[in-house]
Amino acid sequence: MRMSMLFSQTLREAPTDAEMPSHKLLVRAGFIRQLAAGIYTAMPLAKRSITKIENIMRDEINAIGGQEMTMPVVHPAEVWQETERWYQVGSEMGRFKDKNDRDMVLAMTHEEVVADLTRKEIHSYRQLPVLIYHIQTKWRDDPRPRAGLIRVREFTMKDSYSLDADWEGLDKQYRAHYQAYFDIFHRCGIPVIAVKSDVGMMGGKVAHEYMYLTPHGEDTLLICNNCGYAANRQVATFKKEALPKEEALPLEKVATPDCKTIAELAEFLDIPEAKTAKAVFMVADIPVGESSIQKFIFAIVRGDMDLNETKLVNALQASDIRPATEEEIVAIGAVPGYASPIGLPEKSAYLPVVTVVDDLLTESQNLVAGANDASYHMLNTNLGRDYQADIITDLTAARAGDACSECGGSFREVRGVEVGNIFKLGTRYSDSMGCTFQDKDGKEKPVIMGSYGIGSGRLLASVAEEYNDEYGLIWPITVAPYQVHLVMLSAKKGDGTVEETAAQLYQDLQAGSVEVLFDDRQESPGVKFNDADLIGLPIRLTVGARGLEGGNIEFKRRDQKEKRLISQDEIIEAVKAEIATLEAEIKAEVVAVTFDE
RNA sequence: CGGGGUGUAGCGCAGUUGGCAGCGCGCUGCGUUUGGGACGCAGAGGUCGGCGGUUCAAGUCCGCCCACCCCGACCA
Repeated sequence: MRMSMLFSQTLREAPTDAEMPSHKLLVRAGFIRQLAAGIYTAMPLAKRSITKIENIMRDEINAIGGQEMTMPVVHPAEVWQETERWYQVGSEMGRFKDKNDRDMVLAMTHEEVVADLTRKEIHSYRQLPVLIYHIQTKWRDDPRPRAGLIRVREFTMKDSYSLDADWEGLDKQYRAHYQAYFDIFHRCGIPVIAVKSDVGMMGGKVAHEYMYLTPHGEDTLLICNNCGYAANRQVATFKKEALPKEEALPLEKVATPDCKTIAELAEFLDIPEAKTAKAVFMVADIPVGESSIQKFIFAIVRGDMDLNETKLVNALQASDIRPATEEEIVAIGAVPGYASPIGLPEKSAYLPVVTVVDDLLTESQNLVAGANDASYHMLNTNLGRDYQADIITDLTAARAGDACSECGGSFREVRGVEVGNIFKLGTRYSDSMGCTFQDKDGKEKPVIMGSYGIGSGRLLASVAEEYNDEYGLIWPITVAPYQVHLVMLSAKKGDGTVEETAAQLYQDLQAGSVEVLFDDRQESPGVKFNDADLIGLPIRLTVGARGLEGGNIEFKRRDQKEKRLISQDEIIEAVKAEIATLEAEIKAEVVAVTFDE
């Protein structure tokens, strides 16, 4: 490609609204342009890189038996109603009506379509197992798109779906993806770790997320310094340390003026925060058939700990949850700042109340809790004696320093970007949409499903985030839009040798199957070198009068400082050899990993 | 959805007590330059985010709305 013809230009300054390095650089280097919040155009350079990423994904998924297809972006609401996700998913789902006033859905993912195909196409165990995939546009109306291509509303995703006759088959396909995903990320040059994750709206049983670790990431992970256990904070479990067991003491009401927070309360009473109970009030939507009912949730954790809302949502099987307003707290008969499960009215006229208590409180005696009376707390409250729980479960958010639930080691917190995920869906969709097959034994059984996704734009942004310096991007050879940046430094008063040599080299490289971006523009050397650094192709060749005097072309790797002169006769072979070296460096990263259930 | 911020030329920004809409980069033409974002001359480019109000007069003051960004909530 001649740069004089390339549709995109570099920018000297990034738009102010870009913050992350990958976002700034992808915009400045002319890879992407924003159309609206979370909606981007991939310009030609980005499109070439994305195509390379997608071809790596095709390669790896084909290798584990995947068959590529394309499923629609627009779905009729009916299939989403069958699985009830039409009701469970909120404003994140793009809905519209067609001209006949039928409800339609913009695809957020394709389980429904796969399940519809499965029930129509799969009848016998002889047709299983199956692995199908596609690379398709999705729409998720994220409440807060951000960070350039990291978190967008419209995006392209490679997602595969496995269909099996039994759970062993699912395990096999799941493990195949587990390895294939590592291989995909490693071939793109980015380091990732796999962590246990929440299944979220996908439903199902087991899930892993692939996290690219970066301080700019939006997910918080907990990693054990000892055994390497890693989990998203949403699901991370840890060993809670109970205080020494005590005899239950009698309940006692004490005045605690101006103690609306746990910290104030602990200081006022001169007790550790661990000797208090923290009440958090939420309002949850609990799905019931095609509609849902609201419930007031009284969540209680030990005072020195934080509530993990994901765990709460899962315990309640809620579709949505939000903090309760002061008015709602008052309406159920509690007192904000001094609220408590003790002394609540038996039945609230406002909303049904569900009390959910962290399991640690079964081993915690004589905690201080609110008295449901302004400026008063209760001493020596005890679960079971003074109040009852509707649900007792793990509700607490793990934090840095907490003890690993596997080995007791200490957690550290890191930030990461989720670049892929794999889910064991099981029969979540088969059951609701009637995907059955006849097994060997003649019985009708549900198809066992799995789903596996990687966003290609997010992956591109993650690669850009991992590889850059103060001058610009530094693409790995496997993802670079072109392999070579050929810079022509011409002078008007020259005899045309530089132009001729550069144009010939451009032809020869292409004839040798090298991908070249040829900077043939009439620009000063500084502009060209800066643009080459900014765009960040792996190899730069410079053709200038200075080098040509000795019959040489200047050769430089973007990730190295040194330049060297190579004779014109040898330059093509030298470039090919360097490309092979760069590819070998990447290939060395692709290694077998152990499956960590 | 809560909190904070920003909207003035393609990009980055200035615009004072309300009184001619500006600067740098980029862009167009001509000329000079050519190994790390060159220089001269001449140009083009604006519903000052939108609507309404106050005023002789609004980029500037007031109200409402919209868009975009950041933190949180939420989320693949």
